[in-house]
Amino acid sequence: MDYLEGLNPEQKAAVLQTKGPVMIIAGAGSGKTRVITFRVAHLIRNGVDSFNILVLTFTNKAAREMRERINKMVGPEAKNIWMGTFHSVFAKILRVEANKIGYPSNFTIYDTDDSKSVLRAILKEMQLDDKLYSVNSVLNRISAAKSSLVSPVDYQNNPQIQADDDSSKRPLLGKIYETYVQRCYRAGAMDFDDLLFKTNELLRDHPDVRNKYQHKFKYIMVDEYQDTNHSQYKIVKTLAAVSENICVVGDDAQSIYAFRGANIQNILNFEKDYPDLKIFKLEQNYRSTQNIVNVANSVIANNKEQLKKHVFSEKENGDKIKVMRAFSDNEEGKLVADAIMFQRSSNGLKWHDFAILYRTNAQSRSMEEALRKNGIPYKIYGGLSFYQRKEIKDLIAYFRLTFNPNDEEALKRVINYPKRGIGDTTVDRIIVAADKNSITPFEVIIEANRYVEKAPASLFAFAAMIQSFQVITKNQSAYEAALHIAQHSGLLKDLYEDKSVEGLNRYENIQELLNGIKEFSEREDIEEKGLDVFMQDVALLTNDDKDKDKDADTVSLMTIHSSKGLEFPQVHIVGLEENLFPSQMSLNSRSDLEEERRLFYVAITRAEYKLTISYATSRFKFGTLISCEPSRFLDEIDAKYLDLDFTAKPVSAGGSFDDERNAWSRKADTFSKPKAAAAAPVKTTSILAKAHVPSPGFKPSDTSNLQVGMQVEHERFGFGKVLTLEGNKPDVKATIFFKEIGQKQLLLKFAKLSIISGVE
DNA sequence: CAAAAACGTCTTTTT
DNA sequence: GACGTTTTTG
Repeated sequence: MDYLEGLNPEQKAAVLQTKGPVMIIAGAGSGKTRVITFRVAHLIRNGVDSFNILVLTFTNKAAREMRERINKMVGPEAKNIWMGTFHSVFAKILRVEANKIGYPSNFTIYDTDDSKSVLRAILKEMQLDDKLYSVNSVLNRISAAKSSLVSPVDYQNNPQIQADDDSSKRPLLGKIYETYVQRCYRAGAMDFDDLLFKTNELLRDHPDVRNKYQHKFKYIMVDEYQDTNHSQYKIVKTLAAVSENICVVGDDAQSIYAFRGANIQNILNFEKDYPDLKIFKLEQNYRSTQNIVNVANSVIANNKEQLKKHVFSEKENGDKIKVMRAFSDNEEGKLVADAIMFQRSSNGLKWHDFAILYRTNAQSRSMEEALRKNGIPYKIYGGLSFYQRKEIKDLIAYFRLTFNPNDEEALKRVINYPKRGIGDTTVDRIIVAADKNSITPFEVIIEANRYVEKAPASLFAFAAMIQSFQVITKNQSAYEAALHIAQHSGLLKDLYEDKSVEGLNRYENIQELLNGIKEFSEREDIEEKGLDVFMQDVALLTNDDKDKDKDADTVSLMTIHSSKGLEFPQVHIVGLEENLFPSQMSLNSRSDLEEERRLFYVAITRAEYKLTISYATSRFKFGTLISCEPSRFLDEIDAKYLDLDFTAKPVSAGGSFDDERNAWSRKADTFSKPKAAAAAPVKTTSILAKAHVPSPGFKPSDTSNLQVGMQVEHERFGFGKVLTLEGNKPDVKATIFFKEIGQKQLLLKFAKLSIISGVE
């Protein structure tokens, strides 16, 4: 048992209690991951078959890291453990069992953009007021329903829900929900919430399947249990019903995802579900100094709903928490950048010892600007992930369509990209015909002559192309197939021809995706390596996946949400202002405000030994300057832990920030206006826009007799040669190859062209 | 058809 | 202020 040395008594007890229901309340920095990995390793060393272990996490990253650590302890056995996010594990199971619930096993996973696009189409068809029925609010409502396991029928039969919707003047939400579900089903697609919702249906309605997995997963562990929603709770409860070897790990104080359906009651009430529950509390924080832990405790003490625990640190007291005030968001950036430069040089630190945490992504801009001005290298985490980029989604849409031609969102995305002469009118006709005949749009396209008036030939060519891709993917490796599709769809060529900086970037991104698929093709640890297998996980991948420059020496910038689970020697929390942190949206209810406070708690506990908090008395919001008051959270910290570092006269120790609020918000205007003007960024004009200077005496010619092969000059595009002419009299369309710009299509009745010479 | 201008939305967080 | 969508313009 020597491998259990190095665990403290509580950690060790939690690891050794492998039987029966267990709850581990793990305070911030208390070695939670360590306990989970040791516990799994301990199970395997004691003869538990690794195939019988299920570990559920919230991010791919957490799963990957845990697997690596377990691998180090028990060797290759680790790869047999079922370990992953809820979404990825149950997507895998759903593919195996798909036929039981009437889905194809190659079902598409719709991401949020796809879901929104489906909803936009439905709302448009129903001709609903898009103010009242905004796509976001409708999707949130549907997502909340699914996360609570409320089906469209339940939804429409529930008087409480109907009353809510009536009072918000949106009585048709139930109908929209129903249509949305039908559309997804028709397209052979599941959205994120469906992966959990359908898993519940599967387990509920198919006793044989339920029984199979209940016996397969003899040991279940759930990380970040405080962030589970009802749907996830129900899956876990069902799967654990036979063995009851269920271990959940979490910290109610770090529950920060209620806004997307997480139910903190799952952890608060866990004991009610399992009366013989064994509870372990990990209360010693190994990460932070006493001051930091004390501040965190003093903040969280303001929350009513929480499990009792006492987190403590035995490290040194450490520095007090520094509070900085700035007059504007830009000045805040400057103060933070200066502080980081000072700390680094006086303490011999690396850039990667620092993190800047903020409430909203929008705040990163002023921080970035200041870091850039000072030449500080930084990396922004979160934001747009690689897989959310347009060009990546376009290529993936071709893949999706190849494996599931019913995938309507993929179809709409690529049917006329790159341009192949299938206009919106044709697409609309296809969709109308599909609805009318209760078939899928792709089936309409295959037999377009039967269903669509004036079906253009390009439509058949498109269908044939997709069908040829289907053959290719059957016979070739993932990489060969992907490359073939990228080339023959015309997408690669289209991007290659775009010589702008962004275009170059997009081309490189596609190359990167292809390289990633190539690596996948060459992996030796998996047997099935077709493009279809690669595609199964792709919708669930997120940005933290491709961190090749992980050990690059940069300052980290991220939202507090994405900082959960991480730690940094020195942390800056910025934007501690009312209506920003706590967010304005959270001020209406006690529970929302408590969630904001837990968010602040998470932010504080990221720091190892130095924490700096800052706020600005004015900042830009929606492009206009507003004045801000210091956050109420600052008042909640006992002043004895604080070091108020104001350039102006500090408030008296123990005093409230309230005096500050009024005094400084008045002055804010005086100070920030000239600053804002001075900081106005120099706009860089597009280099490509005006590349060509027209010849002196340039004047447009009469182009009614323009011929293929003529040399022409265009005011902006420069010199070029006419390649083709098509269309009838007034609407003649010319394809012209311009030397500097490349190929362009122009309508002659508008374009100002000067004929230089005739046909050569 | 394609570029520019005008307009509108976003700001809470993400598997 | 940034981005995406729609409208106007040549």
